[in-house]
Amino acid sequence: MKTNKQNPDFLCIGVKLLKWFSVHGRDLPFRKTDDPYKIWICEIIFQQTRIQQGLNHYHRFINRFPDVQTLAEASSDEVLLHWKGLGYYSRALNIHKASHQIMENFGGVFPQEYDDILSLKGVGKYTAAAVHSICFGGHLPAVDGNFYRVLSRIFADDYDISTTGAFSHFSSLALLMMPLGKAGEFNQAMMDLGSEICRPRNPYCEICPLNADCTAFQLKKVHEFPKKLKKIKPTELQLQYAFVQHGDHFLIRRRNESSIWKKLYEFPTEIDEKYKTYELDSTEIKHKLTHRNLTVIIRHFIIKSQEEFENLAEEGGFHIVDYEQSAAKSFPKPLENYLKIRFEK
DNA sequence: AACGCGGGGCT
DNA sequence: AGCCCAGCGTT
Repeated sequence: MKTNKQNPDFLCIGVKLLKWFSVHGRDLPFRKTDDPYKIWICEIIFQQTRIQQGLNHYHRFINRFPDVQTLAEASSDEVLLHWKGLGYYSRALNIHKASHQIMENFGGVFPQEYDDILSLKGVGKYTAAAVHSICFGGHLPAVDGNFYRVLSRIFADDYDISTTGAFSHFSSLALLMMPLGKAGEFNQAMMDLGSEICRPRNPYCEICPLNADCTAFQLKKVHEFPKKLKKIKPTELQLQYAFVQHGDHFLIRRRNESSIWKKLYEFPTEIDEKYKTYELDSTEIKHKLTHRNLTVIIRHFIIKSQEEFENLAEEGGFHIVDYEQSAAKSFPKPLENYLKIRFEK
C-alpha cells in the first residue's frame, strides 16, 4: 500500500480542494450513507454515466435490493429489468454475480480489504479505490475521467489518457496532493470539481479554487488538456426483426450474451417463410450507439388465427407477451420506441 | 495493448 | 457530428 507520498507544495492544493468541497460539494443521496453496499452500487451505476442520468435508477435499485442478501436472492432477469435504459448491461450481470461472491466468499458481509473488493466481478481499480477510501479509510486515489482532466490541466501534463499507463501516471500525481486520512473526501471532491468547475468544455476557470495552481490556466492552454489521441470509430451493424402481432400480443425472445444488449429481450430475428403472406409492412430505424451505427429493419406480421399464432410461438421457441407486460420487459431502446409507435399512435 | 460495450447530454 | 461521462472484462 502506497502511503505518505505527499509533496508539501502539492499537498497544499489538496487541502484547498477539500476546503472548497466542504462548502460547494454536491448534495447527493449516496453521500448520506457509509453503507459499503450502497456505495458499491452507486459506483457501478455511475461508471460512464452522468449523475443526472442514473439517479432514478439508483433509487429504484436500492429500494428493490436494499442489501446484498436481497440482491443475491433475486433473479438476474429482475436485476436486468432494474438496469433497463442505463446501458452497459454487463454491469447488471456483474453486480448480480458479485452479490453471490459476497455471500459465498465473505459470509454476506461486504469485504473491507482493497484486494477483496477488487476481486468482485465488475469492480476494477477505480471502483475498488473509491469504495475502499470512502467506506474503510483507504488511502488510494479513485482515478477516473475527472482525475485525468483536472490533473492534466493543473500540471499541464500531456500524458495521453487513452493509453494503459494513464491510470498509474495520474495515480502518482494524485498521491502527491492527497491529505492523509482524507482520501474518501478527496476522491469525491475531485469528481465534483471535475463535474462542476473543471468541465470538459467551457470550464469555470475564473471561479476555480485551484486556478492559481493550475499551470494550464496560467498558460491559457486549458483547452489543450487532457490529451487524448485514440478516437472511437463506430462500425455499421444491421439487425433484422420480425414483429409478429396477434391483437395486442406479440412474440419475443432473449438475446444471447454476446454483442450488444446482452441478455435483453428482442423480437424474433426471423420466422418461417410460410408466414410471409401475413407481412403487412416494414420499418427501418436508424439508431446511433457509442460504438455502432445501427440499422434496424422490422418486418410487421399480423396473425389473425390464435391457433396459428401459438403454433408459430411453439415452433420458434418464442415467448408470447402483451403490450402491458412488455413495458415490464427489458427491451433495447429502438425496440421499445417501435412498440410505442405501434400501440400508442 | 486493443477492443467491445449504451444511452444521454452538450456544443 | 463529435465528444464525454463516478470503467471494466475479454482477447
